[in-house]
Order: sequence, then C-alpha cells, then structure tokens
Amino acid sequence: MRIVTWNINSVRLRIDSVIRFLEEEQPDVLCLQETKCLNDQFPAKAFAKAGYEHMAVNGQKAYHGVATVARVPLTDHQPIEFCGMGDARHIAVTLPGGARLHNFYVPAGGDEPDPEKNPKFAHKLAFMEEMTKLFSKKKKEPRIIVGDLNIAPGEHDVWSHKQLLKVVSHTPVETDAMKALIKKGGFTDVARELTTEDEKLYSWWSYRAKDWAASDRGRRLDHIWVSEPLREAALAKGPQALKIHRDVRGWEKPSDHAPVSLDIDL
Amino acid sequence: MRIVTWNINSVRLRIDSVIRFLEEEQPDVLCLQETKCLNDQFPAKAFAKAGYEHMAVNGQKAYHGVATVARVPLTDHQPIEFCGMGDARHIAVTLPGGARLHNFYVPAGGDEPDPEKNPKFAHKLAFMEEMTKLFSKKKKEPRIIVGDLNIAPGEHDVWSHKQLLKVVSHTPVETDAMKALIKKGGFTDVARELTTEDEKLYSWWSYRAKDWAASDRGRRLDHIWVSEPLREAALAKGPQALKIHRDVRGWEKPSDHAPVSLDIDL
DNA sequence: GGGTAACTTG
DNA sequence: CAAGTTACCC
Repeated sequence: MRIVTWNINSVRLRIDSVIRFLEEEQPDVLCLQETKCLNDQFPAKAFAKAGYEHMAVNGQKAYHGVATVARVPLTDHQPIEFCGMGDARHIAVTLPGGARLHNFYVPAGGDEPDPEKNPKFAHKLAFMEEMTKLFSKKKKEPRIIVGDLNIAPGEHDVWSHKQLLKVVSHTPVETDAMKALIKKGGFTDVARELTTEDEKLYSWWSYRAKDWAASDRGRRLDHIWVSEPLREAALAKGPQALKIHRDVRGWEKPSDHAPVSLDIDL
Repeated sequence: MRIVTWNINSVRLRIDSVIRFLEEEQPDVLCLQETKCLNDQFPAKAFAKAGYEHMAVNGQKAYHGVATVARVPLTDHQPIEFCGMGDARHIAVTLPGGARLHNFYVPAGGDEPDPEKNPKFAHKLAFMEEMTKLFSKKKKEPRIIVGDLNIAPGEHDVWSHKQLLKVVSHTPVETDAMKALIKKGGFTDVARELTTEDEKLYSWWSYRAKDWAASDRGRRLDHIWVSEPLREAALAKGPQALKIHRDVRGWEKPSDHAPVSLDIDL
C-alpha cells in the first residue's frame, strides 16, 4: 500500500498536476491539504476518471480544506473539528485491513511566535494539545497520521536551525509540543526514523525564494507517522519506502509543498 | 500608410496578440485604448522589438489608458485631459506628412441613460461636448480621429436599432451628440462612407454572449474619422481600404473589440 | 510569491 | 464574461 500526503495549495488550480502525479506514482491513497474549495467544488470526477473512486472530503470556502482519495475502499469517514473554529483541517478514514488514517492541516500560526500577542499562534498550540489528548487514548489502534503539520521538529528538518529558532514552525514551544505528541501517541516519525539523524530533510520551500532549488532553504512540514502496532510494517521496507518527491516542487505552477509517500504493507 | 485602432482591454495581458496582429497586418500606426496600465508598465520593449519604436503613451492605474505606437516617427505628443477628471482617455500625435492623429477612449457612460441620475452618463455627454468644442476650431487642420468612442451612431451600427434605443451607446442623445460632432468638425466617418448605408457594421461583441459570432449581436463603437482636408485621400482607395478585423475577435483570450484599420496616402 | 474572494468597471 | 484592485492568508 502506497500512501501520499501533499499540501496542494488549491486542488482546483492544480488538478492536472495531481492527476499526473497519480499516474506516475500510482499511490493507493492520496491525502491532500489546502484544497481551498467547498465539497461540491471538489474535482471528484477527475479523480474518479483516474481510478480514484473513493473520497473523503472536508472542505470550506477559500481556506484550508482536506481530502483523502483512494483507489481502495475507505470506510468510516469522520471529520473532527478541532478547537471549535468551524474550519476544515482534518478527516479520518479506515483503510482496508483496519488501519485508521488521519489527514491533518495544522494551523500555520501566523508570524509572531507569542500566544499572548498572536491568536493564530495560540490556535496552533491549542490544536496540537487537542491532537495530543486525542491520540493519548486507544493507543493500541493501528493509526497513520499524515498531513501538513506546519512544524519542522528537528534541527535537520530546517535549512538553518539557528536562524529559524524564532520563526514560527521551528520555535521550541512548537517542536516540544510535536515531540510530546509523538511520544504520548507512541508514534514513529517514519521519515526521520528511516534516515540518519543528521540528514537534511525538507518537504516545503517558500515561493518567495528566487531559486528555491539552488538556495534550498526548506523545512520538513509534511509528515507521516504510524502508531506502535504499525511501526514494524512502516520500517520493514527500508529507507526507499519513504520518498519526498522533490522534483514535483519543480513542476509548472507548483504547490510550495512536495508530496511525501510511504510504502507499507497493511 | 496603414492606421489601426483597437480597444485591447489590457495591453499587458494581450501583448502577444498585439504583436501577432502587427506582424500579420503590418500597420504603420497602432492606436490602443484601455491599456489599463501605468506608463512605466507599458510593454514598450515588446513593441520596439517588433519594429514599433515610436510611442506616445498616456496611461493610468487599472482603468482606461491610451497609447499610439508606430514604426514611423511621431511628433508633438500631447495628451488632453477632458472634463478635468484626471483620467487617461486621449493622446494626440503628428504623423509624417503633418496630419494630426487623435486617439480617444470616450467614457462608457454606465447603465442608466439619464445624466440626472447617472453621473457616468453625464460625464460621457460632457466629454462629447468638449470634443465638439475642440474640433469646431482650426478645421483646416488635417485630422484623423480614432478610438473607442463608445457610441454606435447609426441604425445599422447595432444589431437591433429598436432594442438598443434605450441602451447606453445607442440612445438618441448620444447618437445625436456624435452626429453633431461629426458635422461641426467637418469629419468623414470613413467606415460608413465606404459602405452602403444599410450594411451592418460592428467592431464590438459582448463577452457575455454564449456564441458571439453566431448570435452576432454587435455594435460599431470603434471609429476612424478624417477631417475635410483628408476626405479625398481616405476615400480614394475604395471599400477595401477600411477593414474591421472580425477574425481577431475570435482569437484565444480576445479583447471584446476587433481592430479597425484604414489605408490612406498621407 | 502565490492562492481565493469581494468589489468595481466595462 | 473578463479585466483590474484590495484584503486576507500562507
């Protein structure tokens, strides 16, 4: 089973790129974030035509929005509304075999990394707390957590640890919250586990850089985690099972995020 | 000498179409309206590269804006500000041989054809009055008036005289004002003069029509007039000297106006 | 830098 | 329907 997470930054604008990616990589399940459309605007026909007939969509107007599409059946679609904000940042489904797949778009958090001054940052921290509370329960459930979590937890998940310590996405309060969530949920951060501790890993490069590839000032914001019951399966195939599709960031009119994929026997 | 007038509806967006038209039709002078850009945003390099090195530009931000570009020298560039509105709706130049070429974008006039209720319509009528005043003087000057004048004066300058009598662009107060201007300025409306009185002539088709070509609900809003000293030269070459480039309206991502061209020996 | 939306103009 | 702006968000 191949599972992909990709912040697409408007699924309607980039549907052709998405279909191309599906054709080239043949994932079984694709988890999208920042779809930026209402559910009835979601390009369901294009996915169905490409063979991805199973969809769990949680969208809203203009902002955020997640969707999980698959060529295998998805059951028990369940969007959870975190922080009671009325926004569309999560959808869970059950995969064939019983694993529960959670697709997240965690709040970006604004510019100022101070929850007192910046309600967006407070929202981000509250969101992480709710996630932690949720995943501290039923830990024997086979879980896969994917999505744009908007935090690069490790020193080598950013191009410059020093220069980003006060930049939202890599501040200690965020990275600590993420590490606590991983620990309390009993999760394995698959990408980091399958690589050496000091290998630079990025899944996002700003649009603002002149030459994103040359300057390579990236951050690893997009994650695939598994709970304890799936740990062995996730690591069994070795490093080549986890791929960050950096080339896709260089396609025409790209999203600022690259897709991340995992091959796992479920 | 071939002279063209064309409401381009954003010169930056359609610069490729403009260059294609210049290459295909080889006009000597091109008068554009609704350039919709500031002078320093005008794509001067693209024109120069195509051989049109002489430019008289009068633009503003977002709205209106006119430009006259040529592969022959243009002297005495002079924008006139009509109605003291601070908008960019006119530029005059002198052509080799001495004819004065005035390029106009007359106000559209809004929806309601009542100057009491609709200040835009009042502005349009005031603009026509100022034009009339200006061109009632120095009538021995060889003049060419071109542009989007936003009025279809004759019964056969619209697809339905009856249905457009209360529609701005063809109301009696406007068509009368235009006829008075033609008369007082001693102008020849070249397109109408070179065709039979009852031939339908259009230069604009709304974007809103499903199939603009099939329904053919057009209006002749774009004009080329000459003053008395140029009348004979303008008519000398016969009907084929005046052309409405209807095919251009069918190009990819078109303006809603077609170019209108005149061949005249100056 | 690049999405979406609401607004204004034609 | 299709330009342009501004505002918001990432």
